[in-house]
Amino acid sequence: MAGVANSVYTCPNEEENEMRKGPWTLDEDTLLIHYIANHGEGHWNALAKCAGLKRTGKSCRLRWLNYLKPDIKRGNLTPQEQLLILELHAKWGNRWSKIAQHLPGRTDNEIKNYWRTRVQKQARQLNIESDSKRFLDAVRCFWMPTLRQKMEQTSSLSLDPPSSSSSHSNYLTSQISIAPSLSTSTQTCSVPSSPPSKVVSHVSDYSPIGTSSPSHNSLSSDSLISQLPQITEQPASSSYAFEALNDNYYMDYDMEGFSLDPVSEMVSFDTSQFDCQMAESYWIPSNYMTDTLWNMQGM
DNA sequence: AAGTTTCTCAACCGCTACGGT
DNA sequence: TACCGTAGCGGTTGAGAAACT
Repeated sequence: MAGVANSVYTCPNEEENEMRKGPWTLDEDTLLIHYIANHGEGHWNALAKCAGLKRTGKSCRLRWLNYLKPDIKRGNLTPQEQLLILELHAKWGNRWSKIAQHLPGRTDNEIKNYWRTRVQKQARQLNIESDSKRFLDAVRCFWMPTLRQKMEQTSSLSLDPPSSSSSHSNYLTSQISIAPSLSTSTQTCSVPSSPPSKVVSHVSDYSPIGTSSPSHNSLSSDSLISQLPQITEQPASSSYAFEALNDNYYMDYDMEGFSLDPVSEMVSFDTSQFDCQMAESYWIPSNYMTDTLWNMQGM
């Protein structure tokens, strides 16, 4: 599919039935949003035709679910979310959709991207296969504790929302109301006012969902999994209460804060130490990890 | 400032599951 | 039972942005 992604092209023998590919335009987004607002989602092929979109139903579905849906969160993943992803991935593997069910507002695509770009990068730098037990142990023994520590540290900070406007809030200007068929209550759906191809946004661009209770700001080092609501296989509703994930939502976390120091630091690092049967306090000084391996500068 | 490399993430593809006929 | 259409999932790609030299 070389050269396809960004060049909207049409199949030569589909003069009349030309299907668009590549990045969505503002007009297309608007069409899709308005159509779904009025008719609801589903039956994507028919939807695409009826909405006047020269896109496949599949493309429409993906655009809606991964980008346009009103409750989609964007921006850096919080430490809570990162930790949850690590834990759930350790539990379920590449079941991105299943993992995403436990992170309200996050899409499987986003989680998948996070894993590939951030987590696997760490594995590469450690010279460990990202799907190996070694790396899993490294994540469990170093990354997760560090994240937990960071969560505890940041939970004590005040969570005053930033006053600055954002690129995203500029991006979202006109609003339309979503038909009840889409949700139990009327909610707003934003129509992009500028080309949506690249939205640079931060977590702070979005309203917090569950920051009302200060008691939620403090997370123990227990597994977040244990704090999950009783979700089994049913699709996660964006409205279910998953307070832990919404905490600290204003914080501008950056996963890059976990980037490793130069690989030279790692050369002498014996990954065979990654044996979680050992007590945390035994196998490595936590400061060492924090300062040299999982560099927390960005936090 | 310009060129190069690395990173991010939106969007695509192929495949499978499932329901209807 | 086979076929077809649709929905959904996970893997992959590549353009543009950011970082680096």
